[in-house]
Amino acid sequence: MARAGREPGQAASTRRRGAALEEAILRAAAEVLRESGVPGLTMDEVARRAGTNKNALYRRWPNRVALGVAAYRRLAAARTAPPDTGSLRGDTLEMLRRANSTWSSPYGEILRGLIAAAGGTPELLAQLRDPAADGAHEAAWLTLLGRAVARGEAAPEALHPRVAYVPMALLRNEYVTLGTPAVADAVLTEIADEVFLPLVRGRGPQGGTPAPQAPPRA
Amino acid sequence: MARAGREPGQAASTRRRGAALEEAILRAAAEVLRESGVPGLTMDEVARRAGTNKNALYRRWPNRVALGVAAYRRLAAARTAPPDTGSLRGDTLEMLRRANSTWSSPYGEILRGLIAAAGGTPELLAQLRDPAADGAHEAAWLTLLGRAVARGEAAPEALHPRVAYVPMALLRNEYVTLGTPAVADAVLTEIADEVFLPLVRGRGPQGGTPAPQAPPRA
DNA sequence: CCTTATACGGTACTCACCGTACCCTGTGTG
DNA sequence: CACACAGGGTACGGTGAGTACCGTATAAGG
Repeated sequence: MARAGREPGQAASTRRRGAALEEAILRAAAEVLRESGVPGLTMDEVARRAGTNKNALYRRWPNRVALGVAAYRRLAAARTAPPDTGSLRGDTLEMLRRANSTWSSPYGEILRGLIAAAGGTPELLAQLRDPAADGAHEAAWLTLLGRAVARGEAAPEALHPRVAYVPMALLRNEYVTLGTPAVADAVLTEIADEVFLPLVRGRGPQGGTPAPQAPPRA
Repeated sequence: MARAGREPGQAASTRRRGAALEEAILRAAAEVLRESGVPGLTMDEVARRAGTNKNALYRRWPNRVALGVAAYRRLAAARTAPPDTGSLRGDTLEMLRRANSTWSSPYGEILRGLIAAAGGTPELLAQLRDPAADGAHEAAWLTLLGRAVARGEAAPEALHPRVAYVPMALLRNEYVTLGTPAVADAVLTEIADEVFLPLVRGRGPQGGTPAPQAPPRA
């Protein structure tokens, strides 16, 4: 089965080139990723499914991982409209739950596999980052935080990318250090209630500390 | 060169067994890790250096990654006495800088390589976690925080593992999402000044929010 | 319409490494 | 002293990355 690389409708004698062929390869690679995950993504298999050969692949991507990343980008649709539950806590938990289910889904496994396979190569990681990669954009967190500030639930100084992304960083950290199974919902609420909400709420200077900006290098 | 697996002092006819052989294997594996990193850690090479063969290896570890993890544990000494600079900010930055230099060092690269190779296997990740793995124990952060509470620099409610580990999680997140190069010092101070210190300082309830414990599931 | 550079397709091959299978031999134990 | 067992030597099967040719369809250019 699946010996044919082209659809039956296409004339078998048509030789694909350029963008058309690239499309077919990426489609095949994405299919393999979905079916067999990152370890199953072999150049031979992708070439076979695309009805071409490894030459065409290596002419476009330098190695297996690069192809995998390119293929993943078409798998990850930009599915993140920030939630609006009316409270910061609700929004936070909703975002965390979305991300958690994405990361523990097959797509999340693929993403984690690719991150691992990238082995810290900055270019590959960058390509993996933008396309809705973690199931939640940084931008979404900022708008969500912005609404909270408007409602008076959060201090204006908290409207900072580094602050906004704290919950996602903590969640990702769970996956990195603990491994595959989905993170328990209790952890999500703990991240929200013990870290994010307190952080975002009170930032009034009540402890004696040096100037928060322009640190004098301890 | 390096054809001989045993030291010249040893009688060549002595056949090592049990713990002695295991020692030799782990020593060889750690050596390979140091010289060639995780990708260079091949079973053949380790067996060659240890002056034995792959049988002895597979009799003890199920696969290459397991051996790598075991070898790493002897590389990572327990080098973390929590700093005591007198201020929470100083301690925090010191811890972050230590961790940053560990993670960007060759040892950090090995650790990151092993985490990647573990592919999310919980057991392997667990073995990687305890031995000073990230260059900073959770315990160290807790004692450091405890001192800050005693000095009045931090609110008592902040003495919580999830809170204490926030800086490390954020730092690790940088490595995971950005890749190899060392994290800039400015990022460390930002983590301290924009996130950790504000979080730990003011936790007074000043925004209107539902009960922080026992969430009613949004 | 013919020529030509280019990219496809097909195939075979090298290389490295994982993991396994034998088989012989040294060693500690009963 | 016999024997079970682990160590040592070696070879092998299998898989997948990446490379090398070589003939050929196709698009571009004269």
